[in-house]
Amino acid sequence: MNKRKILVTSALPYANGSIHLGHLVEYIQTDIWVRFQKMRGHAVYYVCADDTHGTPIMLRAEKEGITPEALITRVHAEHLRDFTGFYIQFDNYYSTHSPETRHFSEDIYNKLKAAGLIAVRGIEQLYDPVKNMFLPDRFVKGECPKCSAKDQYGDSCEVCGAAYAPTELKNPYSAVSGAKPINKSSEHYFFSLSDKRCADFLRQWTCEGDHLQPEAANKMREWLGEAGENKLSDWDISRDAPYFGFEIPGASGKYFYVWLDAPIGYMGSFKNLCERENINFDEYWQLQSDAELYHFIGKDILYFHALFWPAMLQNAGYRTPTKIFAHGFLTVNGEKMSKSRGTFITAESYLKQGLNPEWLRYYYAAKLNSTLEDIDLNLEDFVARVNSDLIGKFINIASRCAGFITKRFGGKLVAGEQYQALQAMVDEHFSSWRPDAIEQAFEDREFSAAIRQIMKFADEANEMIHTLAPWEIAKQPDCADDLHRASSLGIQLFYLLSCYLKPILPGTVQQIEAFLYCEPLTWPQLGADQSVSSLLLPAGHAINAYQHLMTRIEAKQIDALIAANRQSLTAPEPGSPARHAEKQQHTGVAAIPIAETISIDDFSKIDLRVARIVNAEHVEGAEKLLKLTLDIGNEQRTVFAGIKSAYDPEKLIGRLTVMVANLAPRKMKFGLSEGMVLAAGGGNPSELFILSPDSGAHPGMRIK
RNA sequence: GGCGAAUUAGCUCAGUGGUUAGAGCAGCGGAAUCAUAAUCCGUUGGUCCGGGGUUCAAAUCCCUGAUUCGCCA
Repeated sequence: MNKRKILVTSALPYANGSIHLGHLVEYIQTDIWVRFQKMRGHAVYYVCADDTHGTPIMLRAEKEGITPEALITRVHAEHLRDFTGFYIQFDNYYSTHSPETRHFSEDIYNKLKAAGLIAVRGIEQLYDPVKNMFLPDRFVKGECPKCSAKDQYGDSCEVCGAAYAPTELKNPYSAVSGAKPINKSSEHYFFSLSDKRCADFLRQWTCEGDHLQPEAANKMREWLGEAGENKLSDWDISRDAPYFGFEIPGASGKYFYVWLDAPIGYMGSFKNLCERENINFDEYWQLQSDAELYHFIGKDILYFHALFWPAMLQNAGYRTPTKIFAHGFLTVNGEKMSKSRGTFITAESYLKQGLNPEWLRYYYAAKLNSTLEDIDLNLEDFVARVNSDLIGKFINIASRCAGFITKRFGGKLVAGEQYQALQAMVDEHFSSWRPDAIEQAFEDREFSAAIRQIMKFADEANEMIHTLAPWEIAKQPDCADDLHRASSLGIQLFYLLSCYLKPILPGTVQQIEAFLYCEPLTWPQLGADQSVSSLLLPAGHAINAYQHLMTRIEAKQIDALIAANRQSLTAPEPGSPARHAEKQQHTGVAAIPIAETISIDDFSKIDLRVARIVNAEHVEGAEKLLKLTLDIGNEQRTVFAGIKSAYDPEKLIGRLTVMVANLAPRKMKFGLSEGMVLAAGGGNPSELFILSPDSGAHPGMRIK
């Protein structure tokens, strides 16, 4: 077989926050693919690292009273522990805060500069005069310039959806110190993406060679524009001190933006592995490399990996990726992960609650394909599917056949003529069990298709065992050969299924290897002229006694998991939901300060009433609004409420809530709104909670 | 506002113009008792998101609307 040289990466998790089930989609997807390729005998290296630089890390460390280095060292250990717990087997899990990553960052920068692709120009940004630092967009808050909503971030308004520059905010304040920011200009370094060399190269690269999935290539076409259109703008790759990162050579006080060195961390991590294991780095990264390079990423960071990254590599004289594999997001029970619902589940809590990581690996595999579609973790379905497929169908095959082999035949499978008869049966009834289709599905990252096929085989095995009914044969005194052959067949089929499932269930299959007393399973190789029976364990092979291989999930374990993660809402842990610097900057900011003190008289001006929602409906053309009809005792009010993102109107009807009854009516595009309902919310539009009075309250009661 | 993707059985999903739309799970009825980890047989269940069109033929192609999710302005 042609031995391939393959280097695989998963995106680097940000060193500010825990690994959660959303992250794991990617690492499990990558790990399955890598294990599959390794089983086939290819030379595969799987590297990753923590993404450690940037303002959020600096501020988080400061808040904890430790150095950034101490923070990233601790988080690195936590991340690696969580990954290991889920059988994610990296060849190297490193850090971007490393001499290797520094070396390649400087090297690539210098080469881009020599090529005339680095530009320097002054830009004006908001500056925190108390902290003496420039503020990233998400660290500035203020009132929305369009709708005047308070406490909005510096890039967009979560109330009206408007996008703007942080300098446009009204009454801006620093989320770090609370101070009023000032405008200050400074020199920034740019990678000249708009240069014709980059645009032309990317226009070609993104369309050819299947570098990208079709949906991703379309998206890139949109971002790139047509030839001559030049929609790309230069990329700002510098940040001013104070910043935790690498200082730019020859530019004192200027640091590489974290997103510049993050992908370079792939090279840094691999270089570190090469030094340790004496691998030739250049064979993988030089321009004419015949090795394959794959990046598994989430669809949110396609921009960085499909535009900036290949353009940087190309113009710095390195090879570009073979393919970028982007996947969708994880939802839980059909909704975004939510801390208040307890579906923001950390990897650590999953393991601590004693859930089997391979349940999740299996379920993700059963859902994953090669597209950018989101996948849903439906918790009820998770329980049903894992129990039914893994225990009921797969594990059960071994469990129901092994007893006969051990008790009646000294642990030995059939040999001699009986083995030949068994082979004949396999070729007659199981000729479809060739690896080809499953192999292709794994190669194409169509894991759900692979699992459908494997489980179809498992069904066939159970049907055959049922037909042969070894427990019936066992009752007849003179049929030992038949019994031996039937139960050996079950074990042999189980062995084949185990080979096919090994990339997904590495831990269980390791136990199975001990049970079957065989060498570590490799991927079945079958020539066109060979039959399935040539894949079986040899005649007379001895196995060990069967022991418990996997337990069922109980629904109450899931309940406990949800409860454990719901509690963490009140914990001080700021826990960042997304990985990567770009997203990280959107979180972990200071709490919204308490507003100015008011008197009881000020408060009593507000007439709050208990209201019954007698009707709720969608408003045609409105993105955020629901039209509510509220009963407040002796009258009904129409109120347009911006809660569509969090509530299904049908589920609101009949509920009691609280409204401001003396708010001046406001004419809206869709009609007159006669008051407002009260709701709690952070930034996330799906995390919005209308108030409810305690039971016994009646519509119209005043709240004071 | 513009662009794109999605919507198929109670649940999770297959199904790229060709019988009467499928699978697994769940449900229901039976069988079986090797399996502490349960299977096997049978069966109920569909407005393929709504509406319109093209075609001998549409879940599939086109138009339009709804909802959801993205990206862009």
